[in-house]
Amino acid sequence: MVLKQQMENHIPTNQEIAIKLSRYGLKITPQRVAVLGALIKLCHHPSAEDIFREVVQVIPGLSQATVYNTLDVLVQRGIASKIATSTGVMRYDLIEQPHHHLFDETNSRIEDYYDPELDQILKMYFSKKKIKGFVPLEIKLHVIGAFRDNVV
Amino acid sequence: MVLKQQMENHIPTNQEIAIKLSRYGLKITPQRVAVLGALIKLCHHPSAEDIFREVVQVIPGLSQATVYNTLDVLVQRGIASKIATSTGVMRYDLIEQPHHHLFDETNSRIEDYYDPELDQILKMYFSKKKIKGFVPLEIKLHVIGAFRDNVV
DNA sequence: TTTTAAATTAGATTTATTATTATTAAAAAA
DNA sequence: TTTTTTAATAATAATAAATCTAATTTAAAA
Ligand SMILES: [Mn+2]
Ligand SMILES: [Mn+2]
Ligand SMILES: [Zn+2]
Ligand SMILES: [Zn+2]
Repeated sequence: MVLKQQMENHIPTNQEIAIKLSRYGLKITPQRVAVLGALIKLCHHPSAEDIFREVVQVIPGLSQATVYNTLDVLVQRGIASKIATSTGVMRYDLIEQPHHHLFDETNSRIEDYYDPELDQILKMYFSKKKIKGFVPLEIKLHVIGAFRDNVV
Repeated sequence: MVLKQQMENHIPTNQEIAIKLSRYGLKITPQRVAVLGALIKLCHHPSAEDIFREVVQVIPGLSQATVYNTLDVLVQRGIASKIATSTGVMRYDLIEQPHHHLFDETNSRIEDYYDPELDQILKMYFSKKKIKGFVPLEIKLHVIGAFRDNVV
């Protein structure tokens, strides 16, 4: 059995990233490949600035605007999503499978939470309970709390 | 039977608002009374600017900083909460009973959603399912979708 | 009434993000 | 391959929400 950790942490090559961009009808540029690569690498919901700092090391002339433009494009195409935070700084998230988020506001940490059982429960609930005058498209749990390392 | 609508829409007097402020150990000022009053009146999750526009009509010399300061104080004391939105503008919410939110991103509309049955389901789920290394404090559903007036 | 700690104000400042536009480069067409 | 077209990027300016600063005012305790 392969550990989940190892499976998720497969680092795609630039080639593979480029293919992903074309699959979504996007022009391949070194900037886009690097930004998407950084979004994959910095897997814990980086800000635009986090991504800029990472990518500018490889592409020294990089403009901040390009990072914002590219992230916008990725969000538009459904490759990434944007998370609004209580500090007013946006964070970005690769969309692989839908998942919920755990927020620790003391250290701005955001982690994924996924449990098919929970989704089943929510699906059941919302299929039964109709909301008057509202068509739900996406149901996300925001769990605010505290990460406690050393505590199971 | 009194309609839920009518019960909720009772507009408190400045006197009542002032009492609420003192109960939370806050100094009573005309600015604070008016800001909290506006937060109650503009019941659909106003922004700081929405509140400023409302209150400056009554207190012409009002400073924007006072609105931000007051809202911060209300959030700190647990009277109000702050909602981060996808546009980067914060919205404010009077805390009466805990509830979830319906977001329509096409028109920035945010509405409350409350169903004790749902909370019971979530409570059950999280009491059974422990999240490793994370202590949850607040569980909120963010339902993104579209309000459809004229559609039930 | 006097005192004092806290609140308010005006304005400057910060900072994430967006807009503008000239330049450059990707990839389609010839 | 070369040309052409279209879109992306870079540099920089602009925007706007929110925060900070410091002088002034005020609420309420003494
Ligand atoms: Mn949220
Ligand atoms: Mn901003
Ligand atoms: Zn995520
Ligand atoms: Zn609400």
